[in-house]
Amino acid sequence: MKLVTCGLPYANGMLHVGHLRTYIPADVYVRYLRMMGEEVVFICGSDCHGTPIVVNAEKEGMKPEEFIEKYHEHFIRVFNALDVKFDYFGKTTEEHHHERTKEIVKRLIENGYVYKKEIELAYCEKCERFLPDRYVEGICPYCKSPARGDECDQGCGRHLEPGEILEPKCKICGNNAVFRKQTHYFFKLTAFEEFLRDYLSKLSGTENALNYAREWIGNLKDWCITRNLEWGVRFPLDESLVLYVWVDAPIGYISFTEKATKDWKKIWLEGKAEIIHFIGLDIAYHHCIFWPAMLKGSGYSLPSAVVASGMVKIEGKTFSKSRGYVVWVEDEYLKAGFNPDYLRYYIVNYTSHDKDLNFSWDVLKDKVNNEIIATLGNFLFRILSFAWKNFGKLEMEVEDRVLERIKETKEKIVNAINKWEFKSASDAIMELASFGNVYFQNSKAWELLKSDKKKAMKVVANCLQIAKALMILSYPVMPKSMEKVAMAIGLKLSNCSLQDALKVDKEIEIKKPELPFKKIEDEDIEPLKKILVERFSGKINSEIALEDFKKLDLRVGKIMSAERIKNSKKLLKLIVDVGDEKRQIVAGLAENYSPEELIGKLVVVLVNLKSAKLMGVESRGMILAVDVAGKPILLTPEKEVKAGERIK
RNA sequence: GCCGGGGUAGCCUAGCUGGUUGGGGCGACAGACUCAUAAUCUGUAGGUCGCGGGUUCGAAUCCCGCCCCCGGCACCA
Repeated sequence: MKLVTCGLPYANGMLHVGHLRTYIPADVYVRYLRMMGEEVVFICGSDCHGTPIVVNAEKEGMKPEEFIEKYHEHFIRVFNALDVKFDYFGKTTEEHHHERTKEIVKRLIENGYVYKKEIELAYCEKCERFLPDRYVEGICPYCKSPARGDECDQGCGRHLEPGEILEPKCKICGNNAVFRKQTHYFFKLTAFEEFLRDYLSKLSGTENALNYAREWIGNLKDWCITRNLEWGVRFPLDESLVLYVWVDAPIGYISFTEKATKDWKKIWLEGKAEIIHFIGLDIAYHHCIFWPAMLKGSGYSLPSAVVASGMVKIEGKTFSKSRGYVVWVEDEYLKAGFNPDYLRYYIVNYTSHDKDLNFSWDVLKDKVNNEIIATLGNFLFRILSFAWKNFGKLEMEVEDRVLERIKETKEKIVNAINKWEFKSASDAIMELASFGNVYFQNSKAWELLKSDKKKAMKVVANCLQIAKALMILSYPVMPKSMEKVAMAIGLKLSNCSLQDALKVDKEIEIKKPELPFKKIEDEDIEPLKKILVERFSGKINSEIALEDFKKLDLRVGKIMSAERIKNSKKLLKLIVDVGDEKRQIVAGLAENYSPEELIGKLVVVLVNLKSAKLMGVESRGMILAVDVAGKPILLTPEKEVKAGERIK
């Protein structure tokens, strides 16, 4: 039995192409294993705890529960659309996950791997909370440049211990923070050095992950595993603290397995299964060092392999959300209507799993049109239509050399998959398709048809066997498309094993084949390329549909009252008549308008904007204005109209 | 700085326990064919294998020095 997991996506943002570098190969791997006769459990889930989620939820005026739900549902939607099929896709907010986490932490405590220590933490008196290091800004005590709480990121690059930073400020509200002593709890990672050294020498997986882990091992530090937060798994020894996300997130692998299979104990307690983690290289440390130590310390089974994917680049540029080098899976790829199998093939075939992958729309088009369609799709379609038009039903007599060629391909794939070399596996498929094309071309079956129909049928039978093998062998990479093509020969791929590629039927009846793939045209990718260019240059010029515009409830509003908000230079609290009701809206108008001159003015209001709190004052809606050199200029109707009039 | 990975034709890449003329794919060019989504098939051009030195009968492949690119150097989710 094998358990395959994928790094949990953090429920703090949409999925982009970079994420898929882990999930798609893992899904392909699982599908191949199953077709090789392995029993596999495949799980994943949303990582829902941690400070950024709390902070971002607050920013959007949402509860963390609602906030993560939005992304959790998005993950499920996208994985379904891409045919990444987990046996269970959970959430770390689930009750039983909290229970499992506490149970493991209790075991660590019982076994003496957790100790307490008083440390000094930045505390914001205004926000009334302790600030995680990342939310503190100040001055580096060594080089005096501006720095983050944990690291002098702009100056000398030194790691800063809690309490070292000078002039600490809260990054959330901007006020000065103070240091307060507090007791926190640490995991004794240093106690596992010998164990880890030995473990890592046996751990299997990709070299990139293992190399990193081996480098870090001489340099272990104990981890602070508690945080000052309300959101997360309660720490059993002190209910006012919550566990650090990296404690509970990997435990999701266990708790989700519990949901996926009754055999979970065999996997996680009895060591009767291989545990294979697919991750991005950025979390290799957690999976090769921290996680095995936690498992060892609490008596659970250890992972047998860590498979780390390389980085993703976008149009040759280092991936960066803030700089705009990102491609969103749902809003861009899927919405454009591309076959999900194209992306699956691209990610699996572009380069070795542990090397950098460049995502480019032009390359996508080339690979799809030249490889998937011209080589594979074309062979399948030309054979199926030829067989259907000229024979309808075929007696299957297949030459040994053809079967031999299929067998070679199959073995190549099995070997490659066992080494996580997805590119070699998918290359082998294309080579077989190419072999098919050459064979058919040289046989000149269309001429034989006139001179020797029997011989022609033998040729077609050989090709049909190759076609069938191609469908079976490429099913894990392109499930949707292959299922569609396979209908022409009545083949149910979900029941097939790889071995079936060599099975010769007595006869095959052909139904009218459908084109398996649609080409990608320049027009299809131009808008998407443009989005990237614009995003990189900072413009928001992408076209939206009319429906998108219609989602905006824009109305004329009449300002009934206006007053300044205390301690704010810009903000005014307005009561605005929007027709059916009078609303309180906070607007940043004070620098250009006095409250008095605003009363009675007609303005443009976005009515259905999610409510938010600004300076502690609730705001339901937004007043539209032009921004000229940082100062607002109001928009107002050219003729007198009633308040509440809809803007179209 | 330290550590890891890499630098092979316009682009991507195999080879790297040394040995016949450095493979493959895309693109380019020429031809063939028509069953097929102008798809396919055949052929051609294109390389100082990052730079310099060394070992050897012989090095992309081993050793030394140098240059360049990418990533990591941890509690960041």
